[in-house]
Amino acid sequence: MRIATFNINGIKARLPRLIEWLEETQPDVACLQEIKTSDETFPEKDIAAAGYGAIWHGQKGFNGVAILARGQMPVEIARGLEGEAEDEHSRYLEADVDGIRVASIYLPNGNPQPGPKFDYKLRWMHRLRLRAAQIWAEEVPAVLAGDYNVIPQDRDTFSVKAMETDALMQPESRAAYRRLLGDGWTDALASRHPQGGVWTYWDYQANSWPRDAGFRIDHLLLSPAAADRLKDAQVDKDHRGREKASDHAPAWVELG
DNA sequence: ATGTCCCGTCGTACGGGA
Repeated sequence: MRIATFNINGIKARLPRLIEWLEETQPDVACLQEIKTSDETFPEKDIAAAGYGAIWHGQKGFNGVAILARGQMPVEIARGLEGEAEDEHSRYLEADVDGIRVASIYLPNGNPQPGPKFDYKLRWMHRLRLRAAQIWAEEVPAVLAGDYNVIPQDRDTFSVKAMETDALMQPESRAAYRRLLGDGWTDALASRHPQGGVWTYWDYQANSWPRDAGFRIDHLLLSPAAADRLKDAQVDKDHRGREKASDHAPAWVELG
């Protein structure tokens, strides 16, 4: 069973690329982020025609997450994180597919830092950790997949210096991510590629893609029952190089 | 400091967000 995460940076602008990726790689589950569309304009029919059931948590213009399942409908478990009633960003969606708990996560970017956006990022990470603990207590195989907007370690960026003041790499961001790992969650890409140098994001600016100036911010965290089944974890890097590509590449895990 | 792309709009250029 292959579970993928893909920040598509606008599902309407990216629809041909998304359908192409689904048809070429046939993931069993696809967690999408930054769909940037309201619920009413989500392209449900196009995705169904590609063979996928879908649930989504949209928002006009910004953010927005979805979960797609090949040949079936994801069973929705949760929508949004608890703990901050005034938070109206659509950044979290959780479902069951074939006995696996799956979350699609779009963690706040947090720039510029310091500032209110960075504070919101850290609060959101705390709320995510609380939800992760609840899932953990259910002892289900679980995959928390998405754009975490955190560069976990120095080996996860083309340049520490270029990113040193960025919210993605601040000690507080890294510590919050590390706490999740400390709770027992397995970073699938890191576990399969411990040497680092695996990127999931290349900025549109500064000629980043041609010079491979990327970093790793899209992560799949596995509960113990899922980690026991981990066969492979990779990035569909070639999809970043196509016409009208997202600035992220899809990342995925294969579970046995 | 800049670059580039997507979104929505008192729209056909611009600001917000990344």
